[in-house]
Amino acid sequence: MTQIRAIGRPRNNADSAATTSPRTEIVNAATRLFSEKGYAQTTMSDIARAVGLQQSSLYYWFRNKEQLLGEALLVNRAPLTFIAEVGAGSGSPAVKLYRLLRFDTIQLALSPIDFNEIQRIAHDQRADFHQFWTDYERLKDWVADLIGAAIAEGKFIDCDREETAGLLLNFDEGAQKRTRLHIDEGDRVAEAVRVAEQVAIISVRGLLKRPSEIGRITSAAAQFDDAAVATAGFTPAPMTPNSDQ
Amino acid sequence: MTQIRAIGRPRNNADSAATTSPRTEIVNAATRLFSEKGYAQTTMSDIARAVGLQQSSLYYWFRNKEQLLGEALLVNRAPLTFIAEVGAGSGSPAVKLYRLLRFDTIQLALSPIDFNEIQRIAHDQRADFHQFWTDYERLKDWVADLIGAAIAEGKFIDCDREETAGLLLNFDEGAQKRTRLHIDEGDRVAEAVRVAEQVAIISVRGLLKRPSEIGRITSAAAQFDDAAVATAGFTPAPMTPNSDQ
DNA sequence: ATTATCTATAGATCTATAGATAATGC
DNA sequence: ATTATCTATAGATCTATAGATAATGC
Repeated sequence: MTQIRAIGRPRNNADSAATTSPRTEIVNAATRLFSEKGYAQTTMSDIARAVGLQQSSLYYWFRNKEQLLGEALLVNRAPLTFIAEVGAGSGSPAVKLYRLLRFDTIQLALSPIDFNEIQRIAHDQRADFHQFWTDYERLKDWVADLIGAAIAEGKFIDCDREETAGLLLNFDEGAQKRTRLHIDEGDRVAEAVRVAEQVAIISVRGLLKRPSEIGRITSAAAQFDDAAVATAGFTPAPMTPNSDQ
Repeated sequence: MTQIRAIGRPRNNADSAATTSPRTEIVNAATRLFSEKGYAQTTMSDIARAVGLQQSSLYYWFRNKEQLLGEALLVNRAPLTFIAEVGAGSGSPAVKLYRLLRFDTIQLALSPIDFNEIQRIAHDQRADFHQFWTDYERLKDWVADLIGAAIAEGKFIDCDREETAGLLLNFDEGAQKRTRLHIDEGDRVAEAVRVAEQVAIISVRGLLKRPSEIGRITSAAAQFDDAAVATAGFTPAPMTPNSDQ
């Protein structure tokens, strides 16, 4: 918590002793509002009001609303590192798949922006969200590979790896609403973990030849993941102002 | 296909020999556009253009944009009758659950409007969408009861009925995107059925104590459902103009 | 002088209303 | 006379830009 020096004209509304840079402050507020009201329904004025600035002052830091969205999305980008870690680690494919699904659901549930809306925007503006789709494909490939490995081992029933991988991710995406819509801020995390585990259990169990193995799988996974949730947090956005305008 | 008499001032753009009433024409166009672009992103001008009217002419038929959305949603309301039919019919709880999930996923996938967006709007405007949430709760109760019955029979593993019911519906809602986003109009129906069956299989299998029973369940369900998809169609909207303005 | 804000506003939409107009029906 | 459209526009936003202003830094 470095004390930020108050260079520049002060804000009219100077109630909060700002703890981060204005840029970060704005991204955080925008992220929260996009999440609550949706991107299209959130105006620059809403965001400005939330941080005690005038609407036009946002344009000192961001070229436009889309750039702000772009940076809000960056905050959610971390799971791929976890995926790589899980993939490289030890454990059977079924255990890895369980861990992946569980983590993905938690991450979606705790993400400040509803994934369904991100996906819609990313779909409409494919060009601007190239990275988003690349990441999504890589995630799906990981899941498909794990399913394939488990089938090869004779642990999973036979099914279309790609199709099933897509479906399991859709399950995660469907389930994330659960935590988002119904739960008050308080125990969001605990609830997300609970839901995520049930999603992962039903999913993996639905593919296992011998579902009785699910107990061994979950307890093997538990050895890895106890500390993982805590690290799923925040990637700070770059601090440069919108200088090139 | 009754020939519609052309009372009133003719449209500037009179290319199409309108086959339904203007009101229905507008609802259909609005439904399609809401589905493609989302509610907030669809303007009254977009809808008007799609039916060859001027933007302001829509207000002869509809008081405002929200009323238009309301009627677009009515089109999608039919599954509850199917649910009642399944519930009252014969078959084990597991078979009924399988049928319900399969049908729900198909219906969501073929529905012209993305359920996730309907749900968001309904959530934001709880007062206007009371009926929506009532229906949703009833659907969830049916699913929970079926799960409870299957547990009582000793067929399903023990789990929280309500929570699991919610989750299974979330799976359906997640999976519907699959057909919506990726598939070109052509074989939407066949694809929706295929996806829906996989969703239902994984879901039910994930709950069965003895998953080997899934084959018997799917073939029992197949006896019922072959004709059901065809009936899932269109409920015509009321034909009265917006006379009380 | 530089920085970070402010006020004011142009320009672009978008919804909804007012009132005119071109058909048919009687 | 009634119906279903049209044209025109008021009023409400919302994004983004221009230029003024109030701090600190040197």
